[in-house]
Amino acid sequence: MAKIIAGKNGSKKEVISKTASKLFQQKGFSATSMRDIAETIGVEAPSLYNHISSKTELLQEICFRIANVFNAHMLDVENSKASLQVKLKKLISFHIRMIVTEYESVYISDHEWKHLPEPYLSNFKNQRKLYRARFANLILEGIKTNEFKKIDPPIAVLTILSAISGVESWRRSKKITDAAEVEKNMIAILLEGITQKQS
Amino acid sequence: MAKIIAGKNGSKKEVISKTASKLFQQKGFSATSMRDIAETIGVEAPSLYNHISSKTELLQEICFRIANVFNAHMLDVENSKASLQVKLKKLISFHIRMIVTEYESVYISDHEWKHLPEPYLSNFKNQRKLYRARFANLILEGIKTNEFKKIDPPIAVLTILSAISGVESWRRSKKITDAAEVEKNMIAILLEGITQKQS
DNA sequence: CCAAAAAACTAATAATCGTTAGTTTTGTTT
DNA sequence: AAACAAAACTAACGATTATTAGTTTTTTGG
Repeated sequence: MAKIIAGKNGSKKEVISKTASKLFQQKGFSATSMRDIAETIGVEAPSLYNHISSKTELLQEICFRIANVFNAHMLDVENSKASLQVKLKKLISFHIRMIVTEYESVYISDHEWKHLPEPYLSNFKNQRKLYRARFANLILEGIKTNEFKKIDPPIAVLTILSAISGVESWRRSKKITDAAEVEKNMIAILLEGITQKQS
Repeated sequence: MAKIIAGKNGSKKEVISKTASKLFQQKGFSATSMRDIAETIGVEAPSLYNHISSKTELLQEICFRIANVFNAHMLDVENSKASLQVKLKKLISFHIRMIVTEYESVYISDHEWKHLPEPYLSNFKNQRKLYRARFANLILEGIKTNEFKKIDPPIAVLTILSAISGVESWRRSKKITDAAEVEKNMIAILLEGITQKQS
């Protein structure tokens, strides 16, 4: 009856993927059925299989697309000639902007990856590990050049990435004015801390 | 055949709850079946219903138990006579220690609460909101007394709580030495920031 | 306008889900 | 040992799951 209408910018498969992203984020991957996705689009569940091959394929494409974007950006930052502090700011800023522009996908890549089937699961976990190692290495360099304090780099990475991922939960309850405000405050807290410097 | 063996410190129901917590954390609530829980204990699924009334009851008890613990601690901190900075440290420290000692339950309370049925879902979300408001108020007071910088309190709360919840993901891949080390570093980063103060 | 391809449909699969009913086994108390 | 309660079991329920097969409708291209 109803047909999947491809938006101006997006094939039919991308319509399915976008819808799946929304539902995976709202209800979780396991709690989202193919019928849920189909109903949201306005189509019967088996019709989806004319465009995709499986439910997990949807999850895979979301997770690895986001991973690739972050890996590519990390390479950019690494190759740039900025100071370590600027590099760190760039990374934090990019993460926040990604959450703002691609909320659902980033959320899924952060929280639903554990439902990936092997061998994709191991691959994904490995990429994640590697990304954090590169992040930690950047902080380590900053400590060496005395730009950063002598903190444990892995813990710093953990703290920064987790803090950023919290913006996801804000994004829904949008009490706070705009993304730039969040970015400014968060960078200030992470880089300069909360307590007042005694003058 | 096999019987649910109640550990020294825990009724049979608590054995089920502990097992469920482990599986809910590992696989997610929706992806965990009653048969999974039963098999882990070494019993048939219907036997569980001699001790519990439903699967969601398990989730409810986990989520609200953790919520109560945090609410009680918040009250303690509010009533204490310490400085705002010490109060903030107390809160951060307590969160990290809770994650260390009650990893699975805290994780579930943080990530699986969305599967709570109404009216428990609304109740839980409300408690969460209230807790954060109390946390934000604490920071606001600190800004007034000039102990803290002029940052947006809700964003600060978001940043702190998210950063802390990242310890959950560390807890599994325990590369880092011990909890005290994580706590020390994380408090240092959040309170004093990453960048070196220019002397 | 007709043919071919794309994409929808209905019907059905086997598997698994949480849970109930009814029965048997186990443990405790008198 | 007899009686009673607790807790296990088997069998089955109706619902839902992802997915396949086969068919019909719709869209596209010449």
